[in-house]
Amino acid sequence: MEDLTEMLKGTLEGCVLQIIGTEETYGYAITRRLNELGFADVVEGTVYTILVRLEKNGLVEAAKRPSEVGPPRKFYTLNDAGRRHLATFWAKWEYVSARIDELKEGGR
Amino acid sequence: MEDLTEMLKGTLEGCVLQIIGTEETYGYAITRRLNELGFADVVEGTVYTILVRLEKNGLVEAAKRPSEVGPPRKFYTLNDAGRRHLATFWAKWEYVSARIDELKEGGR
DNA sequence: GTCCACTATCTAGTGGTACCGTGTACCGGT
DNA sequence: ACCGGTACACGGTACCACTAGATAGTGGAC
Repeated sequence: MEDLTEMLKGTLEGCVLQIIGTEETYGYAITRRLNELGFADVVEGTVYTILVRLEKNGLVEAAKRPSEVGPPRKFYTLNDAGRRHLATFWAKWEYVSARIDELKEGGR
Repeated sequence: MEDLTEMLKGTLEGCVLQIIGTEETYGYAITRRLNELGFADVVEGTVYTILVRLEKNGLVEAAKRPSEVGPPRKFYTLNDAGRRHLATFWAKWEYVSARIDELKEGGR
C-alpha cells in the first residue's frame, strides 16, 4: 500500500502515543515498530518531529540513556496529560472511523 | 465530538467523492449530508474547496442548474477517473483503519 | 416594502502535520 | 580503514481542512 501520508495526518501522532503508552521506548524503535505494523513508508524524520511536538506539548517525559550498540537513546514515557490525550484520541478515532464505515456501507 | 479536523485530513475528500458517487448532488447538500452523518462541524467553505480540487483534478463533471428555492446549484457527478480514485480511496481506508485498530487492540 | 433567514457559491489567506534531504555521531565486523 | 546499522536533529516543502468574508437568489414576518 503506497502513499498513505495524507490519510495518516492526525492519526500518526496518536499511534506514536499509543506505542509509547504500551512501553517506554525511543524514536528509532518506534519507527521500526510502525514499519512492521504496516506503515512501511514512515521514516525516522517523521517520528522525531512528532516526538518533539509531544514533548513540547507536555504529553511525554524524556530520558536519554546510553545504548550498547550505538549512540545514546532518548526514551519516552507517557505522563498523565499524555494518557488523557491518548484516551481522547481513541474516542475520536472510534467516532470518525464508525461514521466513515457507515458512509462506505451506504447507510442513509 | 469536537475538533475532528486533523483526523479528517485525507479522508474528507474521499467522503465527498463517495456522496457524489451515490447520487448526483451539489455543494450545499453535500455539506448538510456530512453534517447529518455526524461530521457536524464541516461547513460549506470546506466542501467548496474540495469540490474545486476534485474538478481541477478531473475526477468529477459539473453542471449548473436553476433552483426553485434559491440561487442556481452546481451539480456534480463522478466520471471514470473519479470512480477509480474512489475505489483506491476505500482500499487505502480499509488498510489504514485495519492497521490502526490492530495497534489499538494491542496486537503485537 | 423592508428586513431577515435560508439557500447557494466562491476565494484568498492561515495553520497543522507528514515528508524530504541532509548532517552528525556512535558502534561492530571485516 | 571502511561500511552498514543504529540513533537523533532540523530546515524546508506540500498538502489539506479551515477561516472569514463577499456575492446573490427566494420567501416569510412585521
